[in-house]
Amino acid sequence: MNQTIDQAADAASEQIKGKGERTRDRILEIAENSVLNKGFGATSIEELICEAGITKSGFFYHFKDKNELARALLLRHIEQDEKILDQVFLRGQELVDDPLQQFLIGLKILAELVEDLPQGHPGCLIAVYCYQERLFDNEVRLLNRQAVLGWRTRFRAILDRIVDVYPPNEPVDLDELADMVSTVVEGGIVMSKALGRPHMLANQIMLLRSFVKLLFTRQPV
Amino acid sequence: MNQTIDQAADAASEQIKGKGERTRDRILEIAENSVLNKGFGATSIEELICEAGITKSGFFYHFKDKNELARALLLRHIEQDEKILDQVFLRGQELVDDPLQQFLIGLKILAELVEDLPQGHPGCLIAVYCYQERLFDNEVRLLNRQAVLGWRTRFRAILDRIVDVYPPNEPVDLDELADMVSTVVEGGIVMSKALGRPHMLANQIMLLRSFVKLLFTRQPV
DNA sequence: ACTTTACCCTACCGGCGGTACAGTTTTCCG
DNA sequence: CGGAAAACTGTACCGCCGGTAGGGTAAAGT
Repeated sequence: MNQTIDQAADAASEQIKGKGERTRDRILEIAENSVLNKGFGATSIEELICEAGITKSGFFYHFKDKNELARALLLRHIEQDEKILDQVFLRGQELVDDPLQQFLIGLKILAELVEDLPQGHPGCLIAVYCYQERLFDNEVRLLNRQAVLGWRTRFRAILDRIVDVYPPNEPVDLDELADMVSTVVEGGIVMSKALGRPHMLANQIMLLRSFVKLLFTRQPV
Repeated sequence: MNQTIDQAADAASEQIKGKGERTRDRILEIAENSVLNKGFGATSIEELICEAGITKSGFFYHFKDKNELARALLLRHIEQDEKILDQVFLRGQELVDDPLQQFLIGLKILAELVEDLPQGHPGCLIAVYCYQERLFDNEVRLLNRQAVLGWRTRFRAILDRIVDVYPPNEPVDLDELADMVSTVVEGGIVMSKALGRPHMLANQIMLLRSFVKLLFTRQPV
């Protein structure tokens, strides 16, 4: 749920991208940083173009208004997010065969990944747009919904393979349990930010991992 | 983590409050609604004074700037929140003696409480201010921190009494577990809003309840 | 060569947060 | 009842920011 990985691929694709697209990407990069730090409303176009070294006209050449910037940011964010989650949970599948262990490994890796972020998780644009600072259009809201449903599908698939082997010790709805991963990550980010304790997010993910373990493994009496 | 309760008390105290304070309260009421729906940045002073039936000068008589409005909103929100949490978890203590059961009942009541909100939980100002749309001053950030730490203390106290009786089935840090209540609520609100499914929050709280149950009760083999 | 892309420059508009300050009504309290 | 303090109103103004309009231009593709 973050960037920073595959910068090698980015650098390579940088070559084949046109100049326009590279400028656009630069704007998005700067904007995402600013939006996650200060919010969308507090991120002025002036500031973006200043840092990007372009003019106002240049900005509006790439984005017809601030709403389009928001949409582009969200698309980019969701895309990068998917990539990272793919990598994290694929790694679990490479290491072991048992679906429960795969999931537990994935959660551990995810926790380590967010732990290693020097100044904490930068935040999730989906949450930013939920506590919308402006009234976003339907497309943005739909994108948001789609992204969250994508997470559900991803984790639900994993859980389905787990329950085939391990009957849960408590009756739980698997969609809701799948959603709990997203819930804990989103909530953990809020808590980390509120307390100024970046590692909290990792802790909360590890707690969720404990829950999954308890739920699917037989306890010794 | 919401208002709507004790309107009787409000109506009673309405009498003894001066006119100024009543106007101030009205502004805050309108503002909270608007901020939770549209965000702080999208909530214009113009709009507030229009709905409150006062003038711009009137507004700035009560609040020296928008930041002070933010601070007052947060204070009010935290206060109401504390009241509700007090009621919810006190009810559990009235019904049974066992600390684990008390907590489980409290979580259930909390889930029902947020379930009953017709248009979903209005949102949490703490989260809004985390994904800050403007750069709030230190006082606001400190207030936010204090509120979250208050939640931790509250739930930690409950958990302490539980572990005295029930040894946990997994090694967990009790502060982190206490924080998980807040995490799930904050995350659940984000998820509810993103999906447009108000009941999700209640589901996630009930899932957390399952976790607590699994963690502290001996499982049958 | 020539079209398209990717900008720059200047000027302007309206909305909003915020200030200043003088004037007016309402409320409270002795 | 009277006077002071509280609770506003009215008007005028400032600067920032999002956004528009439109003309000009260097460089990249073809």
